[in-house]
Amino acid sequence: MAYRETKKTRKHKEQVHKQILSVARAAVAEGGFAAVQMSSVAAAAGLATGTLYRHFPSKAELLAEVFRRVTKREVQVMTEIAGSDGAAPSRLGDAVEVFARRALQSPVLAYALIFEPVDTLVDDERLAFRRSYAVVLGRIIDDGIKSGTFPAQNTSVVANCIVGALAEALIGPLVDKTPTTCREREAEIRAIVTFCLNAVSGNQKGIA
Amino acid sequence: MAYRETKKTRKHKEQVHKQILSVARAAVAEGGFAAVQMSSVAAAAGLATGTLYRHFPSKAELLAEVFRRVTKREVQVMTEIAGSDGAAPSRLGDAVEVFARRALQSPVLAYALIFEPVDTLVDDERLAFRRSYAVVLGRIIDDGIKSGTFPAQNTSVVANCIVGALAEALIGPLVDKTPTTCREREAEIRAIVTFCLNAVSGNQKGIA
DNA sequence: ATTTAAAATGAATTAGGATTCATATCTTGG
DNA sequence: CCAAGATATGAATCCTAATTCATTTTAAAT
Repeated sequence: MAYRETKKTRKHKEQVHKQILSVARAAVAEGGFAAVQMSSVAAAAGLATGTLYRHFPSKAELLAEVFRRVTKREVQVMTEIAGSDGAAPSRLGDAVEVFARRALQSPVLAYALIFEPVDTLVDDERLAFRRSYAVVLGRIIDDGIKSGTFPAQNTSVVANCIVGALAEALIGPLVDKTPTTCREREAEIRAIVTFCLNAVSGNQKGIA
Repeated sequence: MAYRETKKTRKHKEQVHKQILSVARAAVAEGGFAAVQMSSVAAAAGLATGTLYRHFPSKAELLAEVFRRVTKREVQVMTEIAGSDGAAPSRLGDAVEVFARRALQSPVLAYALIFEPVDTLVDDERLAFRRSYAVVLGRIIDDGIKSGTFPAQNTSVVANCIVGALAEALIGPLVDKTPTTCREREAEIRAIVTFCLNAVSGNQKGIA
């Protein structure tokens, strides 16, 4: 009798879905979550505002989905590094460095992912994101402890500290918006990596 | 002819001003900045909403003032520690420990000061707050470098990293809202202090 | 007691963007 | 081409607090 879902329609629907996500993602990368407005996203995607709501139940869900997608990629990259072979210190250094490098590459996006508060949904995702990072780092550290390269330590606290150190060190310059040179950035990355490696390898356990 | 400002009226005005700040501060400590509503503050202070606006030009300014006050105290505490005599590692350890301890004492307030985004005014204050902290820590580290206790390093980056590590490590548990025991908290504080001391004292500079 | 002006009141206004929904436009199978 | 149902549209509606302001109350000085 009438209209059935068809390969063609399904495909189109998916296209639009993707298109919306892509536009929203671009908006976040451009100005952070705060800069995303449903009407702007719709306009940029060549759709009417209402149309967004037939793909996403709410703005919050749309943003959460954007967050999830971007984040997934980041964690994958990190996970790969963690799983590569090589000594724990080298892997840890790589992981930290890659994190730093990627964040400095898209600073607004990095800020949005790491800090910018939005709403409960996204905040939950952010929490999960940070935890994922900490878990990946924690695995490397555990490996190092097992193999005797690192001294015994409270892995999860240490992993969280590293995530925080990274976040803070990277966000500071972002906010200062002093247009740092490439050379300065490299020096900063090296300082951060050193900081983290020292923290994990150190032998000051007795002091505290 | 009429109404002049008088000792009595001025005193009263100050009282109300203080009262508003106090109520607002309590609201922040209770539920973060997001939980503050002008009408609630007014009600809690026994005033009409409009009255708040004769003491503060806007909600943003009120919150910024609350932030400034709380923050000032924290930085003072930290500055005292930094200025005390004793070896750099011991002072650094104390500073980190005190920060951690105070934050765990009033977790919601700590979250609000360290993370919660509000508006431009407060965010600027937060930036200044973090920078103050980093500056204080940086001084200790510089002392340590001068006296040969710590190896040479990029003081400002390292100081930022410490602030971040502290923030992250302290906020994580807050959000998890697992009711940690006192013992666990102590262990965590120790882990954080160790982490920071290791990071600053480490000798892995060549690795990165 | 009265005048003058500050201070307080709180209901009404405002603002800005998310969300809805009646209407119009497509798609599909017959 | 038609009927039936899915989709798309975007102007109108809703929501939520901050902010305003006409009115009332209070304090000071004469």
